[in-house]
Amino acid sequence: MLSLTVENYLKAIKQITQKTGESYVSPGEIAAALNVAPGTVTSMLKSLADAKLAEYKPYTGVKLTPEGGILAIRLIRRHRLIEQFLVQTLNLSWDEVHEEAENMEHAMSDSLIDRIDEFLGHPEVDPHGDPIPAPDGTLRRNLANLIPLTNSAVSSRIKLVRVSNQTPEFLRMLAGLGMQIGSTGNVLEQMENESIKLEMNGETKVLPWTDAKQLLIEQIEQN
Amino acid sequence: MLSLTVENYLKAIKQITQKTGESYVSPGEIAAALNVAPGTVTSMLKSLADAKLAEYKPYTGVKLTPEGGILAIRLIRRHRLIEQFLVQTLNLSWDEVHEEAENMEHAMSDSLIDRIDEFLGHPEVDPHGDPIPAPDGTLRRNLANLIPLTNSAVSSRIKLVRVSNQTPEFLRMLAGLGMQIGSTGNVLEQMENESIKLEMNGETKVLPWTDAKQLLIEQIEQN
DNA sequence: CTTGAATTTTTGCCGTAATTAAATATCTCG
DNA sequence: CGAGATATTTAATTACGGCAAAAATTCAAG
Repeated sequence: MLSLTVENYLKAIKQITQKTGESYVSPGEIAAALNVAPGTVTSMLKSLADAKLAEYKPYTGVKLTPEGGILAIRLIRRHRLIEQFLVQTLNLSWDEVHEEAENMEHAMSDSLIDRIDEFLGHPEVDPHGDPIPAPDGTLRRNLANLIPLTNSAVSSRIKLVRVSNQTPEFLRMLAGLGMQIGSTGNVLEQMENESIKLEMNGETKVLPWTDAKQLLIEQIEQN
Repeated sequence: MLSLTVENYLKAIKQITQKTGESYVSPGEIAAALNVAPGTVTSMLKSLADAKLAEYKPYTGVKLTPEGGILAIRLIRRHRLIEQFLVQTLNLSWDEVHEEAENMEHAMSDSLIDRIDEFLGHPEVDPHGDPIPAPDGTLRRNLANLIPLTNSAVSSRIKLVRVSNQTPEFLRMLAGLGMQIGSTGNVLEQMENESIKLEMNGETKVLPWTDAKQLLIEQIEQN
């Protein structure tokens, strides 16, 4: 059984890898992600290497072994399933679930997680549009061809599929604008003040580019 | 924030107090309940006392302070609400929920627990018939006048209200007999081989006294 | 009332995971 | 290329929660 701490390191390493695309993750990034001092990370990386969960090259960084990678994916799966479960059954909002899931993901058995997955009907994505891996780690849905809202052509019809910035404040702001995963609309105008104007749910909204960049969308065919 | 370990000590002390009725709990009982060495308990009791969560008298035992007692009750509340939630939403069986709840009870926020309570419609008891305390610690239902099945008169009509022995094996055995909380039946005969014969769901069942003693029932009026 | 058994406490130790501070390595830029 | 900035590693320390074994205390007989 892995300690909670080890689980958090594995997950952090995996998530940084996915975000940056680099194969090695630096100790500094991990320290920032987990909010611990750099020295702490170094010693943990040695432990992970000893446990064959990661490959550690001093002054280069760390890379998960296949085994470590699988464990990390399982945690991400747990996390996202729990988020989805909390939203669907208890009606938590998408800005509340991350924090709860962060704790719960370490406290539920594999079989309970599978039961939740089944109860939810094997959902493809979590409340933020992040894909939920299958038990074997494969993704159930390919979200690779999404583009940020900033890159979408004026007057194209779009659907909000995923939100990158998942801070509670940002998510609440979106909810305040009536935007949620699956919302559709039209891009009206790329404004000169670094904003984008769009129509959604019959309302006109203006978003600064910095925000719009966090919204991953799909162009949908005009019908 | 209390550590998981401290929470487990508080809960164990509370539960032993409730079971034995004694005001002081001995280190030995705690050590047995938590499966740790006696010396470990002594040092933790000192910590609890330092934190004003318990009163500790060497060679006598420990008693929770009002503050410690409230925290312990809250944990019991969490535990039972989670059990009930798992049974109601995910259809876990009553022999599976204890273990899951044991871990989850430390990993959910107060607000999430309250949400579950509300979602469940403020249930009075958990899947084993144990009462669920309200947020302020008061019981929503008085279960004091229950009697063990062994004490019930022959030919009285009874309802199963609570099960004391909550080991998975015992609970599965009961389920195998078709018995659950709320099942009603009739006591047919106190048999000479230290067993009790009863009718439940139209079937006749024979239970050894040792088992029957674990079933807390309510006499119900013949109608 | 004393002695042996059981229980509890004390002591000394271990492992994990964190910290800070100092030493060292690497990177970047003029 | 070398110097300063940045990042990483090392080392010493702390807190927590555990163990085993020795010492102390209490309890139960006889």
